[in-house]
Amino acid sequence: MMETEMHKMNPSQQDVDLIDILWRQDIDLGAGREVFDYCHRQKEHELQRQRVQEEEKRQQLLREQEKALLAQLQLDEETGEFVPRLAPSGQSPQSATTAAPPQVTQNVSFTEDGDAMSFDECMQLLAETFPLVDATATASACRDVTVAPAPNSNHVMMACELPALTQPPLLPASQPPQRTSPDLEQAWMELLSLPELQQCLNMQMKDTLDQTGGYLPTNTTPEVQDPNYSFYPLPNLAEVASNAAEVCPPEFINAFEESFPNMAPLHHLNQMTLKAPDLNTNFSAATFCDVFYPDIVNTKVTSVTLPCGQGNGGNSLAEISHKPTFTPMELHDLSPREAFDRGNKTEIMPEIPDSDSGVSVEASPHASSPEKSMYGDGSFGGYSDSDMEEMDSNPESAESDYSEMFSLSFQPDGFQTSLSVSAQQQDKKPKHGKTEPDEETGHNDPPFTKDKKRRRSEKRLSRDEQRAKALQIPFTVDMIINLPVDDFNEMMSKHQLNEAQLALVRDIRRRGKNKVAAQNCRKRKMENIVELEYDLDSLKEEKERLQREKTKNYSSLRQMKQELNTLYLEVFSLVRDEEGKPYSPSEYSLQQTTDGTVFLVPRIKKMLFKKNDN
DNA sequence: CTAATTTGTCATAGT
DNA sequence: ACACTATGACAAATT
Repeated sequence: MMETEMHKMNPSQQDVDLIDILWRQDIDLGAGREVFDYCHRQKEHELQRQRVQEEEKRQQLLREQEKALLAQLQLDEETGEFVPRLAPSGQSPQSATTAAPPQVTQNVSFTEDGDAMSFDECMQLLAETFPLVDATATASACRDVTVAPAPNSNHVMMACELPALTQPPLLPASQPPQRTSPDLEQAWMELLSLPELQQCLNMQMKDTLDQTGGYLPTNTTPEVQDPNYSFYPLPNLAEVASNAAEVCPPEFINAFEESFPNMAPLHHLNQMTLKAPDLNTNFSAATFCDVFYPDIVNTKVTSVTLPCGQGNGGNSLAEISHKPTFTPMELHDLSPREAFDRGNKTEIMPEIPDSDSGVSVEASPHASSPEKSMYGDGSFGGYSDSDMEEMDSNPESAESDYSEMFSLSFQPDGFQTSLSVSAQQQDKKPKHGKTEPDEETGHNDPPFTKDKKRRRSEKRLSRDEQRAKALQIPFTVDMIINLPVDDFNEMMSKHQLNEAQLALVRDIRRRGKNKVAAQNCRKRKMENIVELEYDLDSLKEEKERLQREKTKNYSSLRQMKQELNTLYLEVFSLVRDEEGKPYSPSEYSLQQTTDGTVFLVPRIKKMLFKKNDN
């Protein structure tokens, strides 16, 4: 009876969100299309061709998701180096996710009964109301004689017998709502294993590296460059990548490589780390803005390598570019594990008295839509609740989209961890300067403003995410909740968590699962209500139909009796005694035996029999 | 600001 | 025993 309806709607919502976001980005990015050089356009065409081929091969869902990924890659290219391709306008961004209106099964179970009842009823009526024959007397006095009209009656009954009331089920048997999550996961895995896609990824990677190599040493000023050809973010990305590689703990990298043995480790690591910035609204928004609105940028920045992010010193990308590498200390800080350990030592726990297991209490007042993001920036020091709430409305919103996407796609915790780490690092950099840049970048970025606002409201951290962040839990909430028990235990065993953290993790898992269960339960309840309403309507209709039928049958029966009566009188009037006189209907009646013989039975006799019987 | 609705959480029972 | 799901009830959050 257990419904193993896991991963239910959350993934599907995420899916929709993601695709929606990517789609919008595609549209936004389309504006800058002509900005790019021939080489890029060539790749673009290749991508286009690949995409067309893929479209022919794959079913709709996979296709959509695939496009989303491609779009993402192109977006990557955009921020990093490539040109986004205008998404076909006809293409619907939504995925075929959740299914089917609530199905309703209709149970029509009473047709037989209905017929039987009407038959009995008819028989009874016939017997009782037959005008010329005393049914009671007949039944008792003439045991061996059956009522003449019996065969006739049967026939009539057959004739007026109702057509079968059975009604074909209006709808197929109800099925559990489709689960999209596994599909999505599989789709992503398939996508990532696509040769074309890998080729594409590698190609882009190579390109990135090449350009980076050419660009880095000289540190060309923007004025020299074609304003339309802007790939200034590249050095940053490259640095980010390399930094990520340096920072990323070996186990993460290993896990990562295990996940994708067929890809060059360095390449995919770089790709992943390069991708991360896309999620950073701050980064991408600023970059796009600069690309598409160079004038705006120029008014503010004169000769800076990175026009974006000006205005808040330390956290801008420009700043990062001037600070190519992290000091050992910074790297140390960036290590999530280290941050985590540090969190353990400093113990911010008092700030977040939490967990219902005795350790935790509902402390943080904020809740938000379910299953938000990866636990992206757990490596920052301890934040108070208010700090976190402030952060909520800020930079990691877009990033969490992205992380979320991956957390959905890749269950292996090693891989996920590495992803989250790189995301953390990406996130960390802009924040290093202790101010939050996204406000600045956000407001000079018209095309994204609406997006950001929307996302901001969508992406506030859930309570558990806040708690996890506060306690420096080194896993994402998604992982904690959705990992199978074995994987979960394995993951837990890999980290040393203190009591409070363990309790919190357990609570998060319990709450997360229960939250999903509640969602399913409510969904099911609603479906049941809908189904019952539908059944009710059907039954009402059925009842009306049966009423009409009953009325019809009743009138039909009356007519038959009338005819039978007429016939009986006619036959009786033809019977003559020895003297040729007709029998009196009050003294005699006609009775028919089972073998068809008809007798003339005196009514007095019948009465005598009746008396004897009594 | 209030009312209605939605969502998250807890307790508990059942699988 | 444990992990999990289902669900009613309550409260917080959202509309």
